[in-house]
Amino acid sequence: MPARIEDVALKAGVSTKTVSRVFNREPNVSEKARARVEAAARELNYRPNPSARSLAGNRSYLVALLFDNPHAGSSYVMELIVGVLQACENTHYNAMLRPLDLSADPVAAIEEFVAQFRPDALVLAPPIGDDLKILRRLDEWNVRYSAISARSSHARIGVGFDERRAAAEMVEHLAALGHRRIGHIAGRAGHGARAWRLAGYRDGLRKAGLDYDEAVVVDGDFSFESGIAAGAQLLDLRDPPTAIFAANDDSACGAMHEAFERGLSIPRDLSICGFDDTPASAQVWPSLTTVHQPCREMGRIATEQVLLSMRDPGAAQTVRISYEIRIRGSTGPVRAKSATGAYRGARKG
Amino acid sequence: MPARIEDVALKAGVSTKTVSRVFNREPNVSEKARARVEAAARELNYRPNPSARSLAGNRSYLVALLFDNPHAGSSYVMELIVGVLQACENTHYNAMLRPLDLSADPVAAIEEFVAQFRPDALVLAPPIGDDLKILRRLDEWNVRYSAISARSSHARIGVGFDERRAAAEMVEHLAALGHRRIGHIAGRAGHGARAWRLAGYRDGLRKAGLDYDEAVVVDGDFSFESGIAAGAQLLDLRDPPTAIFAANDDSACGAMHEAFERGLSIPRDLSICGFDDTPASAQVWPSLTTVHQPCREMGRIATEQVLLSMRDPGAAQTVRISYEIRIRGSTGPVRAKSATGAYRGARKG
DNA sequence: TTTTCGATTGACAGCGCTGACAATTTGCAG
DNA sequence: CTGCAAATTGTCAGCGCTGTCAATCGAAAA
Repeated sequence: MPARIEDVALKAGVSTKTVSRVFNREPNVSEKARARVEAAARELNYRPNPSARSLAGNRSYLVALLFDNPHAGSSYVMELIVGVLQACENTHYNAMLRPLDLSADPVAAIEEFVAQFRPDALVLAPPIGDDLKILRRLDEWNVRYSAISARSSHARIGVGFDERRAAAEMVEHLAALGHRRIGHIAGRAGHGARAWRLAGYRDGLRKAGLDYDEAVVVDGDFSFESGIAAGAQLLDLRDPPTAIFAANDDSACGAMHEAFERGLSIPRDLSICGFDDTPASAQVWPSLTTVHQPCREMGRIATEQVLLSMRDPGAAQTVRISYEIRIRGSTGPVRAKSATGAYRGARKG
Repeated sequence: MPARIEDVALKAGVSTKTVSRVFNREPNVSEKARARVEAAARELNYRPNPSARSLAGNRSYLVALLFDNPHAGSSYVMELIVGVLQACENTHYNAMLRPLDLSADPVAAIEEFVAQFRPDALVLAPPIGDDLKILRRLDEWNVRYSAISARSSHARIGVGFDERRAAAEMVEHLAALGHRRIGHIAGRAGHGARAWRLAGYRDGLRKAGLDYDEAVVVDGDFSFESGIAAGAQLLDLRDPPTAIFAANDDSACGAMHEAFERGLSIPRDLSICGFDDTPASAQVWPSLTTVHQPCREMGRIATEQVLLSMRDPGAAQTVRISYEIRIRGSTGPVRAKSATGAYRGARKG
């Protein structure tokens, strides 16, 4: 049987309340008392019972990371989690995970979840923080939350970076390599990331003095498969782009796949770049030029902020962090163009 | 304020204990009582308070997944987690995550963790289930656990599949393509997976009537970088292999990278296959021939078994599941050999 | 009808902690 | 010293539930 607070109090010669104060870092404990309590606790190998503490304190000490179910299994979410766990270290808080089916009724699912587990705070992985219906309901229920990479400014607390500027820089990088016809594979509708990256794409074109041509902007949904389809669509054009900026790495890899299937060489015949810096982006060959976003740090910061908001509402905010363009092997100088349509139909697998 | 068990009891006209029985699926509750309780609970939108339940029942209703810290962020672990979460659904159990630093003192870390959070059960991700020191301590402390892909049979409860046979099949596949010199990139020392896959490699060679040559077996540690190094080592040989079986996909991708850097074509000049079927393995080009292991299912089963063992010790066991060889583009028929050492030094990046 | 015994139900203490608030001590000006 | 406010410490109820065990019920047996 583990030691209880009473045992510690007895051994330290103080009341249980004083022990409680020490363990909860409450003020108004003399150094002497604190020392005696700490010594006694160490000796008895005492750890507060989380359930008792939750019950008495009417808090769960739980932070839940909500994410889109289809992303379950992705290393992006896993990185976020690790960040959340880091933020919980040395606090009394604990992390929980909740995959959500956004195509069903996420509001109901969240309500059910909150009712059942009573988390003290939520961390919303994208694109959940973009759903105003959800945010408003959370406000109504008075549930604290922090949003990761949310487009809307409705979420007061969270973390993000300037995806639009990053996307623009990526396009400028391509333009600097001499590319004049740069395609874009857009993200999934409803994701803030889609809008931001598309806007950044246009910014980048503008800065490079290039015209926006919707013929070379095709829809995707962030998946590898959608990247294959989008890549095919772009390469089938009469006047295909010489470079493709995909809204994320998975779809960039899909486009790369399609290009290889057609016997193209990358980056000789086609430059491709992505966004996110997933593990796969470094493992493909040539490795993918992309935007590195520090997911783990983002998970950590989002959690820290929401925990901060519990101690000191008003102190917490949306933190803007920095990203990094990682230029790797998949982008290179544009080549003198071969005959129009030369790519079409070659070795299509 | 959410409804309490007392409110439900009052509304249903029964004692709180009867409500408790209904919610804990205890026997000896009449159909009538059950129906009334369920109706009342529904009406009041009642959910048992997890903390109160834990405190009174002296259980945490927590299952923790322990994994090796360096794997944090990998999709493998994430898939396991999703499986663990699936198993917890519709139970009162909840999943927790715990990255562990195996290079430090994992026994102490686990002890600390168990003391603090008091999980009712642990699920051990590889290679934790291979560490007898840890398992014996858990037995001492009387902590239930379930091991995923543990080599040792010390863990009575868990899940795994015949990695050795899968590896052998992979090698036989290569042999069937005409390869006579098949290299192996081994896994990290201490991982059961290393031993199993290496043994399977030898089995496969034997079945194909090929001799084992330690010159084409090089060490790796399951990382992409180690795959690059190992690939370089193999391709630098005077008589390099025409096919490489890597102990996992990351190192296989590394070897592929190295081959491409040398201007080789895959699978024309070199066949490569891996193990695990990570997301990246499908995204590289050509996509990787590999062994698919159903991680999510493994996480789920490992959890189910350990939860089962709480209700009915003796019923739980180590479940052996099936795998699948996924033959994709990275393996192909062997070619007539070019001049010895022809690969060496070409375009080394 | 009465008895018996298993099935069902309930009463109540107490799990280990914290919140509210009361009591006590301390520090310091008067 | 005394008085008083601030700092420190303690008391105790109660958080919402389950374990234990006693009470009650119902149906088959006598």
